[in-house]
Amino acid sequence: MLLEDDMAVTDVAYPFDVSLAAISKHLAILASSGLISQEKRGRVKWCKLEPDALRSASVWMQGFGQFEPVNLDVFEKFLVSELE
Amino acid sequence: MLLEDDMAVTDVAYPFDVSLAAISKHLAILASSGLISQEKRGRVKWCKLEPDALRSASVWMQGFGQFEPVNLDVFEKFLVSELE
DNA sequence: AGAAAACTCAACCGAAAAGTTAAATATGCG
DNA sequence: CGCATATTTAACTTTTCGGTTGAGTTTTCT
Repeated sequence: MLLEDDMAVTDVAYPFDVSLAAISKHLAILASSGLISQEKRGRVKWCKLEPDALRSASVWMQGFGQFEPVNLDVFEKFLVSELE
Repeated sequence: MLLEDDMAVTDVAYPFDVSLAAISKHLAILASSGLISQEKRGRVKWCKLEPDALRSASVWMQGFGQFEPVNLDVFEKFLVSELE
């Protein structure tokens, strides 16, 4: 399965063997958690991944269990170097 | 609440408003997931955080949503520089 | 206008998760 | 030994989760 930039709820549901309503619910939860964003244009609701939400979790995990707090500047440089 | 290096099951349970048995079960699950380690000395079972278990999740999150896969060598260098 | 498409809502269901209490198992101590 | 401490086990109850179905809303298409 390929993750498109923007997918309708129906598109996301297509490969799964569950009802559309189930996927709709699930996506609403993801949206309320900030992991995806949803924008309704016409009758279709477009869903987009929001990787930043995971990034902050990742940063938190980096800091977890360390005595010295993570240097966020260094971390951001790392991210920038990875993303470009 | 302060996270000590080593905590007995009772210590972990103290601030929570749930039974000791519940915490004991929960800690067993964390241990089986590798998120903590438990060592029994005498009648007390000492629990210690294992941040490495979170690291692989963190790495996965870094890669999530990026077009270019994460360069793990660079990521490891980042981690080493943070940890020393 | 009327039908189809895209989604959501509400009510419901079963299974898994997470909690409780009481008893059991070790270990440490005076 | 006998009692207190630390934790686990067992049986059970409650809550949450993830799903279903069918009806309802809004938008698009002809």
